[in-house]
Amino acid sequence: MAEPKQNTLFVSTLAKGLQILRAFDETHTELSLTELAKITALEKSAVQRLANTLHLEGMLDKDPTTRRYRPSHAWLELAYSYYWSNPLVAHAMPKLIDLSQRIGETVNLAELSGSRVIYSARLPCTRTIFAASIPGRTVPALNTSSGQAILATLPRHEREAAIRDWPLHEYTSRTTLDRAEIADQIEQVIQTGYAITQNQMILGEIAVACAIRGPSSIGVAAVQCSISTHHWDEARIKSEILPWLLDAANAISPTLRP
Amino acid sequence: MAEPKQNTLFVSTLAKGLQILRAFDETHTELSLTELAKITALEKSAVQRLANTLHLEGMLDKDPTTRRYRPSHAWLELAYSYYWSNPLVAHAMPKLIDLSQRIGETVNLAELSGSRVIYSARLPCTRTIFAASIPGRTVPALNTSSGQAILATLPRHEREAAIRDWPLHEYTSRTTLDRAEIADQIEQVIQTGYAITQNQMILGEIAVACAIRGPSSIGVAAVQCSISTHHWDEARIKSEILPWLLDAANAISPTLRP
DNA sequence: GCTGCAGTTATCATATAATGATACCAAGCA
DNA sequence: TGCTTGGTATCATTATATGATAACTGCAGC
Repeated sequence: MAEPKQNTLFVSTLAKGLQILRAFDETHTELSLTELAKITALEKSAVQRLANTLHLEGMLDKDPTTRRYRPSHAWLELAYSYYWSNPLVAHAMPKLIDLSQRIGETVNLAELSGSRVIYSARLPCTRTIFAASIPGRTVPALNTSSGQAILATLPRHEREAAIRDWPLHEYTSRTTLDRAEIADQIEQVIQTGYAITQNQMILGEIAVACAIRGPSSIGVAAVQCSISTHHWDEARIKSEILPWLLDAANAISPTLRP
Repeated sequence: MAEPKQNTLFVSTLAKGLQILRAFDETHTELSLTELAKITALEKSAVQRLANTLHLEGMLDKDPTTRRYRPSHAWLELAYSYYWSNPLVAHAMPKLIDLSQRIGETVNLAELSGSRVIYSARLPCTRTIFAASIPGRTVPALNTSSGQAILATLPRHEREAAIRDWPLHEYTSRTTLDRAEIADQIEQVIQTGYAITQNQMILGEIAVACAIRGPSSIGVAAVQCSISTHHWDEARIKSEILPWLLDAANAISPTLRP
């Protein structure tokens, strides 16, 4: 109806149901019917039926007094199924644990997802902001050391297109928004084999990343360390963390070839 | 149609779409159309349409050569939204990180979900089986130290009903299946304030748990430590781990009161 | 205590959109 | 080549989602 294009192989009712699920995010943690209707731009009645269905199916919890809906535990169970379907995490996990124990700092596994990077495993070792301690977060690839590490492994024209077209987001006052500068950084990564960025996501953070390579040595993911500038400087990171990081990434890579 | 009961507030098409999502689990990590049809007991045509819709909406990845579907990154993003909607994890995370750093062993956050327990945060410190290192896993509450720790905080009649009715699953040859014995263990927990079990989920594992209490001091979750029997005995766990564990659980509890 | 408002829940006639049967195609195998 | 299995496409039919509207509930202001 409002959808521009729908053939007989597209079930628009299901798509609307997914819209309801996706209405929940960092800022919308619980939603009433009318709020859902506003966000999704669906009819009030439609939202009522869809939300009710999701509730009966166990996908939404409903506060009995406020009548507001919240994501249910089922959302975590879906993540659990995802983990089983993606061999990368299973292969990487033991090595990530070893790495985090060895260096005593936060270790992340980041996968490329379109033009963004998604953190699929996180092993926090120090207190940090909430968003950095839970899996599932996505950020623009160009903004992160992980994204740069992966981009550096792509064929030249793909890489250049990405640097030109992929979105950026200004997370801090010092986030790099200059694409030429990012191109330079990635050129560096190609030479050195690792990416290092500062103050991109939060101030006072250094992130080092190294690509995990799949078949034909294209990067499919990255191992990343997030370190506070208060206790570490770049030189010490390069001497004490980087070797282990490269080691871990290289150890994970071969297990991915079929 | 096949559904026993459906009023006008229930959108069965959406429910069928969710069936497709839930067809994926530990053992079904990628599924073809026909397999999906078999598992969900839906018409071949229906599965074709629903899976295609989920694919177009970014909820399912499709292998271009095998034509098989797999959970997409979106499943992790849903988990991310869940985390924001549940303040428990945000409150607990810093204390869980401190705890895992202090004792150097795996720390989990477990929430009660019906008659099961779901691990919503995991901080693995040693190599372990894959299922124990990723969030979203659910296990019968009666089988776990976390579940027992939470049950011990419930009013007597609820507790007794749970011990009598809730399901059990024999994960190892030494999993406790005797409900009287479980009742005794929980009685212990009420006295001591913590639960300790051995060889329940995997052989060679000791699990210690302590309830996190919400308003009216009913347990809503538990902090749990999973330790290998090869390096620790029960006495040492009680003297070196338990105090910190109790501490962490008690520190998290007050932040939950409104 | 009444009145009005905002939001949720329930009802129902209508036609849109999901349905499922069937036909078509491609790949793998004997 | 012919057969089987599984994926893709088409289409008439009507079951099912739709959205307008009405009934209900709780709350705030006066």
